[in-house]
Amino acid sequence: MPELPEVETVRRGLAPHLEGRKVLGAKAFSPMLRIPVPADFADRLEGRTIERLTRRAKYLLAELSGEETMILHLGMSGQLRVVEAKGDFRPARHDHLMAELEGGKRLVFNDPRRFGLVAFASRGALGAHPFFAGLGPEPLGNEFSGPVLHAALNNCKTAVKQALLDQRVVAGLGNIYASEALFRAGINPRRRASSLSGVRAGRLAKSVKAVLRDAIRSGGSSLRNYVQADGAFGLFQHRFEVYEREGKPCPREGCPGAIRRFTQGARSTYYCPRCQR
DNA sequence: ACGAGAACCTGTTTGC
DNA sequence: TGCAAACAGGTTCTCG
Repeated sequence: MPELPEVETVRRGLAPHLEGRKVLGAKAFSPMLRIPVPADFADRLEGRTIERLTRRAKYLLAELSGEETMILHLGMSGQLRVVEAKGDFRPARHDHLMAELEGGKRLVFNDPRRFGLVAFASRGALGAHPFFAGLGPEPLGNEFSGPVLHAALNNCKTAVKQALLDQRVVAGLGNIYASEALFRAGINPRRRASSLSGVRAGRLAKSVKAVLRDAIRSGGSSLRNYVQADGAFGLFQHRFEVYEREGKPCPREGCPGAIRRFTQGARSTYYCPRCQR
């Protein structure tokens, strides 16, 4: 479900409820998500204070007192929500994790497809953790630029769309925003990644940043079950230029073409054949 | 070593 | 109407 803008929106929504709050109790209702839920999930949280909630790529990082970090990933269908604590907690369908917070709120993780995960790691060693060791640059940071993207794409024999989904090239893009960024940059998703000129790679890097910023400003994209931390829907799906717009007119002023869809690496890609070369 | 494709799991939509 | 197939925002493993 969630790509970088959705995870960042969830982070911003959760942070005021979590940061500085102590976890009074916790419970796991499922032994298995994408990886096993740590058997000591509750013990690792209970009594800890969530000092900061940060994000790396599509991972949420709850930095706990005691130098531990709880790592959360929402997979395709995961939701994290803060709800009022009243009465005993009765898990709804697909509620897998719950943390009871100081101040009368609960944090609930729900994930029908169970592609999400929870894990713990010591804060100092996060960069070396298998989840993070191979990740490329954060696209919204200064470390991601035209030249950096150009160099990374140069090593890819795949189509540029596939390369954008490779988290080693740039961290946090997913299927929606890869298509959207390529449209903004006027680049054909089938084009071999290593064939992009420096100028066009620069244009693409700018488009990636712009589309992610715009999406965050809209609270992310709600297609199926993504919601913000308070349950509100994102709005960026109304601004898609190509994604899920097969057969619709190309949004570029004066372009008579229509958006096409095809399959790349078992994922749908959307583009305008006239505008994207 | 790299890239393509399958696999993980459940729910919803589409097509016969 | 009913059932099967296709498809969905991600990541990782296997195979060639």
